[in-house]
Amino acid sequence: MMKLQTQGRDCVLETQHDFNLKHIFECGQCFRWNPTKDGGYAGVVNGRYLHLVQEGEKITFKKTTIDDFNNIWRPYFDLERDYNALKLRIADYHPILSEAVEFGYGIRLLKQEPWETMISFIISANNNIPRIKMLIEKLAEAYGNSLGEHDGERRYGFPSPDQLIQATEQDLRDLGMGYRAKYIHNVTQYIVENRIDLETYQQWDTPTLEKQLLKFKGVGPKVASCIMIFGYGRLDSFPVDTWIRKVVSEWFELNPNDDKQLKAYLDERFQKLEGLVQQYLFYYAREHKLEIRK
DNA sequence: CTGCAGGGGTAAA
DNA sequence: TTTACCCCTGCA
Repeated sequence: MMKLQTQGRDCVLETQHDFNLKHIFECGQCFRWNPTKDGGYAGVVNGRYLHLVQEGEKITFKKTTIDDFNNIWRPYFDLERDYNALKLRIADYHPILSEAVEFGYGIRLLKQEPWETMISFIISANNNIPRIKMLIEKLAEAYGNSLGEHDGERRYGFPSPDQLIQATEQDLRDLGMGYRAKYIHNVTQYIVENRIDLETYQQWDTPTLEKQLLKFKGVGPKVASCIMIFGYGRLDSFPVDTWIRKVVSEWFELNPNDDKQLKAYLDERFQKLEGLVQQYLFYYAREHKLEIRK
C-alpha cells in the first residue's frame, strides 16, 4: 500500500510499486517531459509545471500540495490501477511479452488532455520524436500561457484552441510544422467555430469515439488510436505503427500488411488491454532498435 | 561537403 | 492501392 506525506513544500509518495519515471516518460506516450539535472523529470501538464524525483519506490512531487496530488496527479498517473496484475497477465502469454513487460517495468499510461493529445499526435505523423517534442515546445512558447520561471527556465502551457486559432496556417509553417500546418489550423478552426469541448467525447464508447475522431483532418487510424489511449484512457484501443507492425507480425507470424488481422489477433488475446500491451512492445522494440526483415 | 533515405501516417487520387 | 508530403537528422 502506498504512503503519502508532505515534506516541506513537497509531496512524497512512498512504496509506490510499478512506477518508473524514465519508463513512463520515455515510452513514447507523451512529449512534454524531460530529464532534469538532478536525475528526475519535469514537465507541463494542464498548465502546471511539475518536477519529480525518484529514489527507488519513493517519488517526490516537488512543490505540490496533497490536494493537487489527489485531484490532478493521482488520475494523471493512473495510480489506482493495479499494473502488477496486468503485467502478470500480459507476460504470461508469450516469452516476448514477458521480456517486454520486464524491460518496461514501471510504465503507466498517463491520462492526458484530449485536445493536447490530438494536436500532439497530428504533429507526430511521419515524424520523429525529437522533432515532435521540439515542435510542440515551439507551439507552447508561441501561443501558450507563460507559467513563469521554474528551475531556471520559462515554461509555457499548451495553447488552448482559442489561443492556437491566433496562428495562421503560414504561422504554423514558419514554426516548422510543414504540411501538418494545414491540419492543425483546420482542426483548431473547426473546434473553435463549433465550440467543441473534446472532454465531452469521453461519453462515447470506443468505436463511436474513433468514428468521431477520424472526422478531423490529419487524424487517421493510428493517430485516432493514440488519442483514444492517451487522451481518453481507452486501453482497448491499439495503435498500429511501423514498429508494432514489424514486431508483432514477425514475432507472432502474422501478415505485416494486414492491420485488421493484427488488431483482431491482439484484441482476442488481450481483451481491453491491447493499448497497454502495445506500450510495452513499442518501448521494448524501439529501445532495442530491433532489426526486422522487410 | 553534397545527396539522400527515413521518421510512432494521412489525404487525395 | 499507391503517392506526395514539410522538415530535420544521420550517414554514405
